[in-house]
Amino acid sequence: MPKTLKIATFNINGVRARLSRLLEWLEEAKPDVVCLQELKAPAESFPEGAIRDAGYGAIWHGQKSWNGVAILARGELPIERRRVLPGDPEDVHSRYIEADVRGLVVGCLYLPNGNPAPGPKFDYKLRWFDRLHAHAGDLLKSRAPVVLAGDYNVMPTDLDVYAPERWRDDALFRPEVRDAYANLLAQGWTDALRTMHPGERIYTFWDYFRNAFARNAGLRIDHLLLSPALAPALRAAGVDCHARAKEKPSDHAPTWVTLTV
DNA sequence: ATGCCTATTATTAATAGA
Repeated sequence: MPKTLKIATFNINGVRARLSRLLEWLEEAKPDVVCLQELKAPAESFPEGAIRDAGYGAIWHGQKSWNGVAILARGELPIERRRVLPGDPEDVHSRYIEADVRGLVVGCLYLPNGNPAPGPKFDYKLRWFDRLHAHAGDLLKSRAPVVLAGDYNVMPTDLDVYAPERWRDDALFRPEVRDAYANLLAQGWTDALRTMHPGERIYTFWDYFRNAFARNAGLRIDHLLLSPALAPALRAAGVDCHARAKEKPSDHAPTWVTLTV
């Protein structure tokens, strides 16, 4: 019997400061699976109880002050597959977690920002992208239904930026990172939002500065990539922009797909 | 070229974000 699954990614920008925003969005949007980024909390401070009371099982990889990723599943506990992106034992940032959930493999990622570019942070971003490319290739070889969802910190094309010229030299838009994203897609991944809405201006992030949300000065940097096994199941995709208009919001909005599996 | 705004951490200023 086919059923519909709603999978979302949401850079929460502080899971403690944003807990009420998260809970009200879960209640309203009722996603089946949620990938969270930027928990900005050590593991022991993750609000597991409140999230469980909202009906979601969770696994998370926390870190003091920065980064941090989690996977939530409605009515069940995601089965963790890994909590590190392979390829660099020296990398201690909590930026990747992966689980089996609802018959899918779900990878939740928070790609490094990379500014200022050029520089060591940009180099780290490019190396992280290389490691993601390698791991994503391994996932494809398994032929499993996979979703790679998260904050990629990349605007793939000019259509994904409110003012492309102002962002040319930024670590989120430089040719190196756009090429890296294109090379990832070329493995066979489907960018769900862009596939469902070709030619449309869609943003997932608006700066806190300069009244950016009211001016719709946004960026599309949160992406859901579907493996070939899963791409035919894609039914709808969107961004819950209204969440960005609330009191004390994250600077990102929840971004989601529905799949018939 | 830089600040704007925000969360976190450590003590009212620094850091990182994008």
